[in-house]
Amino acid sequence: MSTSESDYLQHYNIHNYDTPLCTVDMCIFSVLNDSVNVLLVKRSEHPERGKWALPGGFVHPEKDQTLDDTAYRKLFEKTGVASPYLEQVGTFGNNSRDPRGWSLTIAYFALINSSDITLSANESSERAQWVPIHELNDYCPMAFDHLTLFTHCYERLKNKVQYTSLPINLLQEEFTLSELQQLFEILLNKHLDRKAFRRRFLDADIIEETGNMRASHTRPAKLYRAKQLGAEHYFLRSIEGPRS
Amino acid sequence: MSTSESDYLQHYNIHNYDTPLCTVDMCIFSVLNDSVNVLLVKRSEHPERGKWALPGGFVHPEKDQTLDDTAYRKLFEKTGVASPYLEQVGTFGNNSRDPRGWSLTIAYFALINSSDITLSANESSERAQWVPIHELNDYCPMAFDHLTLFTHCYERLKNKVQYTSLPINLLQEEFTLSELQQLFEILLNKHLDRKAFRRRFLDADIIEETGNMRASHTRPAKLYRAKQLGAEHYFLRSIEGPRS
DNA sequence: AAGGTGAAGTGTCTTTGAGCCACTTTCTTA
DNA sequence: TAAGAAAGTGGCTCAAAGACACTTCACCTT
Repeated sequence: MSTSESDYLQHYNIHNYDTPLCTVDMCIFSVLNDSVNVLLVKRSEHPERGKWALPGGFVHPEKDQTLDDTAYRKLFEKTGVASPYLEQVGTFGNNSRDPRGWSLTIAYFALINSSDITLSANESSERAQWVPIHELNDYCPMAFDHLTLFTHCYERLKNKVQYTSLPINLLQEEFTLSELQQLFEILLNKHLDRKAFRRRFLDADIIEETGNMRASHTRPAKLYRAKQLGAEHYFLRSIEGPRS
Repeated sequence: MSTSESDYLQHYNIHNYDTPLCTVDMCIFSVLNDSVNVLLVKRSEHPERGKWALPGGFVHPEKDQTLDDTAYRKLFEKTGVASPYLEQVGTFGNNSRDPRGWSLTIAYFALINSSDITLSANESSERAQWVPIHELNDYCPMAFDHLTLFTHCYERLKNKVQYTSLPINLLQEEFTLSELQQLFEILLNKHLDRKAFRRRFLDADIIEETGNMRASHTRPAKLYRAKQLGAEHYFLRSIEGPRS
C-alpha cells in the first residue's frame, strides 16, 4: 500500500526514533602577547561540571536556521565578535563521549584578533578565559573529548599555515610584514627568512599597502592590509623553513 | 540547590528536547572506463521517492558505536567493500533541506577501485548505479541537497589531486604510471608532462615496482603499487600543469 | 626477417619560488 | 652626531616543476 509524501510527513514524528545528541563546539584562536591562545570556559552545569571545555552548545532548531548560525551564535555569545574567520573542522560522534548518550558534535575553529574582543561572562554565566596553548596541560583533563577536538583544530590551523595565507585573519586589519612573520613563526615554531617571507606575500598579490606606517624606536614599518577580508590564498609551494 | 551528576543523568531524557535529524551520506567515487563515476541510488521510500540520491541513512545509535561506523556500514551495505579510503568532508545542517524538519547530514567521500565491487541491490532494496560525473545532469534534480553534497565532495577530491597522492586509491592495487597519470589528467582536466609526473611520484618514494608488467600492443609498462595502502602523501609543491 | 608504429621511459635545459646571508636604509636614543 | 636595531633589498644557491627531444621495446605489418 502506498501513501503520498504529504501523508507520510503528517505522521512523521522525530521523537519516535532514537537519535544522537547534537552539539557544536568552538575552538576560538587568538594571539595575545606573542602566543596563540584558545578560549576555554569552565562548565557550571552537569555533566562534567567544573571542568574546562571549549565553548559550545546544542544545535537549537528554533533559534538557528543553519548549522553555521549555531556556530556564529555561540561565538557571538562568548566573544561579542560578529564576523571572524570561521571554518568547520569535523564532526565527532560516538556512544562514549558524553554520559547522556550517543552524542555528536561539530567542531569549528575561529580566528579572531584580540583587539575586538569583549569577553562576556554575562550571557551564559560560565567563566571564559584565554589560555595560551603551551599552558593547556594545566587545564586538563578537559570536559568530554574536548582535548581531541582542540587537537584536531590546532593541527588544521598549523597545516594551513604551511600553504595558505589564513593567519592574516588573526591580526588586526592593519599589520606590518614583520608582525605577520612573527605570527607565522609562532604557529610553525620555526624561524623564517625575512626576505623569503616578504617575497611570498608580496608576489602573491594578496596584500596592499595602506599608506600608513607603524612607528617604533627603530625604522618605521609599512602597514599592509589584506586585499580581500577573510580570504585565504593557497600558495603553490609550502613554507619549508630552515634547511640546515 | 545542587544535584549530583548521576542524579542529573538519571533524569535526563533526550526526547524532551528538540533535536535535528542526523544522517550520513556517502559520495562513493570510482573510475570506470576512463571516467570518474559516483554511486547513486534511486530512492524507494518517502520523502523524495523516485529521485536519485547519494547512498546514506540515519545514524543508528544501537548499530553504530561511532560515526565512522555508520559510514563504513553504509558503504559496505551498498558496495560490499570493506576497507577503502574514507574521508569526512563536512556536515550540512539547516531547517530546509529535509521536509521532515531540521536536519543535519555528515558527508563522507570514499574512493574505491572498481575491481572489488559487487553492487548489492539486495540489502536495502534501492537500486544502485554508477554515474559518470559528466552525465550527472541527467540524474537531476537530486533528492534533498545531495547535489550540493556531491559538489563539495568532488571539489575536495579535485583539490587534493593538486597536492596529494590520494587518487592512487581509485586504482587497482597494481597500476602503471601512465594509468595513474591519465587519472590525474581526468581529475584535473589538464594535460600533464610525462617526465615531470613520473619524477614527482618516483622521487616521493611512495610507490614501488611489483616486478610485473602490463602488456599491450606497444611496449609493456612496469606495474607499481602504493607502499602504504590507503595512505596519502602530501607533496611540498602543487601540480601546476602546462605553462603556456 | 625487417622495418614501421606508438607508448614507455630518459636526458637535460629552463623556470619558478624557496632558503641563505650580507648589505643598505631609516628611524630613535644616548 | 654616532650607535643601535629593525625594516627592507640584492643576488646567490637549491629543489622541484615544465618543456621537449631522444631512446627503448614489444607488437604488427608486409
